[in-house]
Parts: sequence; structure tokens; C-alpha cells
Amino acid sequence: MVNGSTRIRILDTALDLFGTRGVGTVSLDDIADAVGVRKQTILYWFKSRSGLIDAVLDHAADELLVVVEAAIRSRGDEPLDRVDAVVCSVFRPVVRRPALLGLIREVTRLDESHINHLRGRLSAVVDRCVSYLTSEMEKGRLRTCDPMVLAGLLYSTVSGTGTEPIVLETFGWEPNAAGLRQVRRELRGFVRAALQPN
Amino acid sequence: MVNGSTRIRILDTALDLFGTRGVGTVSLDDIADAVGVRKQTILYWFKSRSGLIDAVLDHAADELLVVVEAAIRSRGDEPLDRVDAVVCSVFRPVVRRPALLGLIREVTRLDESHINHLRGRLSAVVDRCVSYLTSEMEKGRLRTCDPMVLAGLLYSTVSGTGTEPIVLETFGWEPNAAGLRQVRRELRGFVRAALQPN
DNA sequence: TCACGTCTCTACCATTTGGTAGACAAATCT
DNA sequence: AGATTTGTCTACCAAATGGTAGAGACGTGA
Repeated sequence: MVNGSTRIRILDTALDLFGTRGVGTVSLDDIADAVGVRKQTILYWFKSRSGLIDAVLDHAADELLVVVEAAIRSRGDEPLDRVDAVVCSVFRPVVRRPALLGLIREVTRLDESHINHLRGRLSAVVDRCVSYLTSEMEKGRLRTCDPMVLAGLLYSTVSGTGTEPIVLETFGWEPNAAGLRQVRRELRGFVRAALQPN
Repeated sequence: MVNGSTRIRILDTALDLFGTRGVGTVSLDDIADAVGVRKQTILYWFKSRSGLIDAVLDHAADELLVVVEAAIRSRGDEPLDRVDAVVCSVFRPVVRRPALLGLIREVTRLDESHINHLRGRLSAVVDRCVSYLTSEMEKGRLRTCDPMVLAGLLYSTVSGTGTEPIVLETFGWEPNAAGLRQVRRELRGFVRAALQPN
């Protein structure tokens, strides 16, 4: 594989389309058109549509993991700050690459094999988050509750906020830079309040 | 329209399929098979696929509105209790009719016309929620923040939790009755903590 | 120069899609 | 009874889908 650029371009474009329009509604032709190439070129680089989906999920997981890993290690000792850093890191793609979270959220619509594929890629971070929450709760530095479900709630809140600007618009929100900053601010406040030890 | 039963059966079935598998990936034939009828029967009752989608969105909005309206009026004066009632009411379909929230969440994937259609149906409740949150904040009975964005955050959290059992499973959750009760308990605690006045 | 691997293309194909036209049976009206 | 409306069906169709087969352009090493 000397020339990786076509492959990468396909992956990037597919990620955007899958993430914004939903995996099921994007055809190989759609992707090919967007890349500026023929469908058969896609099928040269990826054995089948299903193979492409897995590759794109990998691509997305890579991109997300880098960001999150960095955030987890970044800030100091205080758990509220650290969670805050992770929230911000996950929120960043909302601005830079809206499709990323949209794609991750597509899991629900995929079939078992793709789900497991993605799970395998993300399980390490997931485990780490849950055990971190657990230990901080034991130290009484976070509101005590089920850490596993809490992790899921946090994910839902952040990803939902990032992937459903349309819903926010329904609530009267304006989709511009200032609006985004405001959403992030409220999101951080919301999460902070929800985690505060009692 | 003497015989409404076929029409209703189509709507119900379509709602389930659209909500669980995503609107874009469900064909008229899929729906027809599930109903036990031919595709052309669907096109007799609904002028086109797009018409069916709007009708199903209406159907879903109706179902959701009834539940939420009842909850809004139900409980006493304390805002945390009232929000809690709404959260519970929205969470109930998660158990009884998982596709319902899944369909509402599909908005993001639909095109402008369908989005606006659904918005029109839900705007009344949405406005009511936002102005309620606003007034309670002014009285200092809820944590002060942007009520509009807060409403969006609440929606994301509740609907995300309800529509992404797969994500929760990734976090180690067990999808059974006891697990669901636990999720609901944590969800209520989470929201309560996030809204507590400071 | 020639053979070979790499990469993208054109040409097809079977299947599935949303949709039209109209046959046919049962119920309803006159 | 005869005519009409209602509801479901069969028979199609053009377009789009994922995928196969293989040609041709391009560079590289022998």
C-alpha cells in the first residue's frame, strides 16, 4: 500500500457522511462522489461495505481515543476538574468534527458485529473511566452513586448535547460560535453540579 | 375512512421499525412484511414514503405529548419533584415502547421538512418547559443557569439514557427489569443533583 | 525493454427501492 | 339488482444499490 492518501480520504469522507446522515442512509456512491472517485475504488480499498464500516469505526475510535486519553492524564488531582477536562475534550470534536460523535452514537443502529467491533476498541477507556469514578466515590470526592450507570449518563449528556444541535435549536438555541461556547459552559456546569459530593 | 385498523397497524409497526432501526434503513417492504400486507397497501393509506414518515412522527408526538402533559400537571409545587415526574414520564416509554424515543431522536437524521413538521408538534410543550424552568430559577428554587440550554441538556440525558441501552451495556450494565429500575433511579438522582439550587 | 505490482477506471449484474396502473372482491348506497 | 366506493391485491417500472470482472494507466525493479 504505497499510496495511502486515497484510502484515508475515503475514510475521512465516509466518517463525515456516516456521522452526519447515519450509516444506513449513505451509499457507496454517495461516498465515492464526495471523494471524487468511483465506487469501485472504494471496493478496491475495502473488501465490502461492511468492511468499510468497521474501518471507519476504527478511524473514529482512534480519533476519539487520542483526545480523551490526553484529557484523562492532563489535569490535576481534583476529580471534578478531571471529569471537566474529559467533558471538554469530548466536546471539542463537536466543533471541529461534528460527525465524530454522531458516528459513535450510531452504534445503536448497527448490527451486532459492528457493535462488538467498536466495543473492543473503546472498552479500555470505558473501563478506566468507570474504575476512576469508583475510586473517587469511595474517597467521597464525588457524589456517591452507581459509577457504571453514571458513566453512561455522562456519555449520554455530552454526546447528546453535541450530536443534537437540532434539538437545541428547537429549544430556541442559536447555532453559532457564541452559542456553542454557551452550550459548553452550561454543559460543564450541569455535569459539575450533578457530580458534586453531598 | 371506515376501516382505520390497517392504517393504525401500519403506523404502529412503522413507528417501531423507524425507532429501532432508524428511518433511513427501513423500506416500505420491511414495514409491509411486518404488518402482513403488501407495500401497495401502505401507499394506498399514505401518499408516499415521506407522507408516512410525517404521519408516524405525528403518531409518536401524540403518544409522547399525552404522557408528558399528564406528568407536568401531576405533582405538587416543588420544582425538583415536578421535573422528576416529567423525567419518569419520559422514561416510561423506554420500557413500554422503546422505539418511541428512538424515533424522536431520529430528528437529526431527517430532512428539513420532517424536522419542521415534528417541531411544530412539540413546540408547545417545549416552550412550556423552558418558561417553567425560567420562572423557578427566578424564584431561586432551581440552580440558576440558561433555562433553554438546560432543557436541551435534560432532554439529551433522558433520551440518551433511554435510547442507548447498548452504550450502557458497554459500560457493564445488564439489560433486564432490575437493571432498568436501577438506571431510572440513577437518572433521577443525577438530574436532581444537577438542578439543586446552590 | 519487459514483466509485474499498484491503482483507478468502464462495463455489467442481480436485487431492492419507491412508485404507478389497474384488476378484483366486498361492502355500501340507490 | 345495479352502480359506486373502499380496500387490498398483482403486475410492472425506472432508478439506485452492493458487488464482480477485467481493462488500462502508471511506476518500479530486473
